[in-house]
Amino acid sequence: MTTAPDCPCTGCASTLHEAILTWYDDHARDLPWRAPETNGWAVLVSEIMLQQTPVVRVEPAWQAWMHRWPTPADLAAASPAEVLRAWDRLGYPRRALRLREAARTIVADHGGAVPADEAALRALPGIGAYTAAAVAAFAYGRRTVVLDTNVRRVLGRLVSGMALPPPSQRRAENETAAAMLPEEPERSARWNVAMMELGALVCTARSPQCGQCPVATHCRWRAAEYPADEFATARRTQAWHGTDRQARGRVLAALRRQDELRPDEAGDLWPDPAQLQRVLASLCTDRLIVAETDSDGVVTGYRLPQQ
DNA sequence: TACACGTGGCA
DNA sequence: TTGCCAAGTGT
Repeated sequence: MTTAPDCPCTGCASTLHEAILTWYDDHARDLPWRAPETNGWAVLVSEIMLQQTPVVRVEPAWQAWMHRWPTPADLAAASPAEVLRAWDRLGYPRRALRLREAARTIVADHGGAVPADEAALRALPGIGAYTAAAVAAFAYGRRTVVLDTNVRRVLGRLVSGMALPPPSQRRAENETAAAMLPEEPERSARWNVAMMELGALVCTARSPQCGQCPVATHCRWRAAEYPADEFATARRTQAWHGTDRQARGRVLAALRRQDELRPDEAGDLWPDPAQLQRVLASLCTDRLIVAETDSDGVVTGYRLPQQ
């Protein structure tokens, strides 16, 4: 259970703000989507790419993407096949299709400009609560709660004294974050990115660098001598080897390399024919691939969608 | 509310 | 080698 800060007085909040914002000024990474001349599209592309994918893998992909499709209209004009190939191995390729669909909606409904309003952002495909808040805050300086896995972990430790936050987000976490958000919009946006950066660089999941933390003396987890993760058993991840996800990835990887995949070639990709058929069908359902058929309706091959 | 959804690096 | 983790979203 998340609790309120020990001392919710303005003096304590101000101390935390100053410590973390100063730390951010001195230690923030020089990421291209944070440049002063950034814009809604640059931030949106970065946020979609960063969903479950580490910064080190996103940065070069983001550079190439922004060079090729510098505006939503540019991406809206691209084919799904082009977009999926450019997405390369960032993972979760449905994000690439959703980003393209979002770009098409931005062109059709918003005059080609990424909206600043959170509700309008939320209405776009692939944009949920986190991404809408992040774009509104980081691209447009809006005052809103940005609660990602980094911020949840920092607040969980600092305020609630737990090693890691609950597996699923709780309402109380949002309330805690809202209570700590600076009043002034520009400052609140910097606070959000500073908390994320602190979680990414210092207050990390595996081996937190408490010696480098600007608010270590305020940390309840540290004060409680680092109690273990109480949700560890509920956090077990799905096995990877032999899963549909692995098979889907193998099919997509083949189709990024070659234009067409014949059924016999697909069969060489995966040992279990029934599972392969299920996976091919699910990829078609997800519009990640399309099946080509002859005049008798027999599948002759698979391709990335050309439109 | 759980679960599905890619990929690669690290301990 | 195996499990965990990385700026989540959709169903």
